[in-house]
Amino acid sequence: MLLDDDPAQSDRTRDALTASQLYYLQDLTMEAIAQELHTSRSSVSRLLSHARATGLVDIQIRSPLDAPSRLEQEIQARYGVTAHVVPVSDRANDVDRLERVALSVARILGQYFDSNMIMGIAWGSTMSAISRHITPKPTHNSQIVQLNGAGNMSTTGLGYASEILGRFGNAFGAHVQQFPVPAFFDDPLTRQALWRERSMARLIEMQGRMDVALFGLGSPFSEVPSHVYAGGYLDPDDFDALNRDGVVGDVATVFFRADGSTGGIPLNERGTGPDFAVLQRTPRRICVVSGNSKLPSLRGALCADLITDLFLDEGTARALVATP
Amino acid sequence: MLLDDDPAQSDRTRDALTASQLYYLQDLTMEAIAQELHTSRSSVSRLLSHARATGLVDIQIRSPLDAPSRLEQEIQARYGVTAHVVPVSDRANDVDRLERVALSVARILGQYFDSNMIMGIAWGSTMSAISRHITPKPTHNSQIVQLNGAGNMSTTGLGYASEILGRFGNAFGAHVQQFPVPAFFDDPLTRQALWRERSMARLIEMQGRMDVALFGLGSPFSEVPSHVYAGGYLDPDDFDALNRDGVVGDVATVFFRADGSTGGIPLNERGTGPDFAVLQRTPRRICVVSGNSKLPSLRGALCADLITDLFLDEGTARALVATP
DNA sequence: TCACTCCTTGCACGTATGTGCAATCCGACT
DNA sequence: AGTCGGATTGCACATACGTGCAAGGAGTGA
Repeated sequence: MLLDDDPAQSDRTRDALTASQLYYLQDLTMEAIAQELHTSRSSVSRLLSHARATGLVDIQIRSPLDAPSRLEQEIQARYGVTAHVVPVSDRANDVDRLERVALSVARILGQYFDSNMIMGIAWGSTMSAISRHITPKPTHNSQIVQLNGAGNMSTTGLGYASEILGRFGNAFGAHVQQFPVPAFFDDPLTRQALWRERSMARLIEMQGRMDVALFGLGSPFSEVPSHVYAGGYLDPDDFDALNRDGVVGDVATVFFRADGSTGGIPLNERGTGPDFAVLQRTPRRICVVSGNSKLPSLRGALCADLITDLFLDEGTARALVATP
Repeated sequence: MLLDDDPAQSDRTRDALTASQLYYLQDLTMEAIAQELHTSRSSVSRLLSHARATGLVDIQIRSPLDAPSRLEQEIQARYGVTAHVVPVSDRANDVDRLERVALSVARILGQYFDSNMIMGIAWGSTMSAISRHITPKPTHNSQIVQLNGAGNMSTTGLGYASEILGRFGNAFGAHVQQFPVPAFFDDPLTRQALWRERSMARLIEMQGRMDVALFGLGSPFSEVPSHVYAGGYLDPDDFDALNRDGVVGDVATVFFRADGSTGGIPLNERGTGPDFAVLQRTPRRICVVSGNSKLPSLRGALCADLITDLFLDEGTARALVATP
């Protein structure tokens, strides 16, 4: 839980609050604050870090009412999505890009999620990176729901995915709905059967009611394969099949082609991600992408109308608009 | 005007935006940002200052949903106003207190004012201090309206007060309505006559529609007399009269007694401030107080139900609740 | 074109801030 | 009571940051 029920923490929080007011609203130096609080300057430094990390201090950047960058305008015009281009040095490698885009998203995610909302989230390296940096924001009666199963041949998936889920839930004080199924069933019939279970039906119903969906993109045939493709969720036969079917990527382990279509891809019959129709009904659909290698996948996702808000690094944004 | 229409400024703003994202969202050092922006570290430092000063970067402090301090709760319970206690060292003098409370208010004022609103503001040392530090916030179609005249025997008041007004208007990109009359007429009839003028009527009508009122408190009989009492607006006879009438303070040059009453105070017939009934109809009435010497005045203003939101320094807050 | 002014830049310096480390405090369990 | 582990503190150092100053640049008017 996020709230400090611990009375010992309460003092710390109160001090952090005071320190923040003195530092950010009155421009005192940490030295001066230390005196007022009867502690050492370094403790004040730590208090302030704590205040920022817990979301007590909230730093927002507001583009002067409009003035989206040329790139953002261009993307808006061509694809009808609100783009947020994250400035990243051109010579940063893909890992850095991912990390920096994720960090930026983590810091402003609170602007999209509030009390009484349901947020669906996928899992994967992008989501993992985001989860590690979210600035907390207290909410009431809100829920985080997992979009797709995460088990594979070797584990039930309750480690990796639930760690991500947990961090989101924790940061927002939200209730977490896990999805304790494998990413792919061996037999489509198992899925059909399980989906009729009331516990599963309830969860899927909840996915249908979500207010925000947050996801990265998978891209099977790129140099940097995403988690799904490296984690033992698929075997070589599956891969070949995807290739034959013309798949360019996936969202929450639902595969799609360059034109955004998902029909006739057998693997989807065994997968556990939400039907794209469900996503399309979600009011806000936030996609986080970094690295040129995900471009084909991104194009497909845009065709499929999966995205309302797109976060991507500058290089990828440029590449996206560089084609006719 | 606040908006950068100047295309030269546009570059600077864009850079400031990028720098802010890199600094506040991605935790890069200024050194690193300097490299990405092909400039020097010190320029980045200046860019970031600029970004904060222009409200491009907005730092908010959110009390964890509730957890108002004991003092704030106590004041809320006893007087029914939302209190915001500004932490200030106990051994700060009155000037420092005023400055620090004003700074705090200036930084968060934007949370109370938005597009399409009308804000009425008084003038005086408190308002002046606030005006010098407001963090800008762009708004549309909003208005700042002066609550009371500011002329006196020696000047028309278009210097001091309009400077304050101007800074508010500038910070919010709001249209400014000045009130070009003296603080007090010599003859009540002059006021009556002038109030019938259409230009004045329009202004007074606008005061009646304001969404926010912002004011400090005057306290005639304290060690630190406020601007009204030191600036040559009143002569010794007036002072004696106020004393006899049991006046403890004023809001926008409208005087009141300890019980909040204003009736039967002759000077009010000649003054130009808004009738308290007008203030009481205003949805949000923000009062800024600092220094124990204003306590009697504050008590009166509370009795008069002039305040919905009260900002005051810690020491004054303690003194306020220290009485039965 | 030149001279003048105002604004911006980078440098250099001093101050302010972040953080590894050892000492200390605190609570818990034996 | 004793002792153990984890968290918190202050110190000291390294780094990051803000700012006066002089140099450079852009614009203006003669």
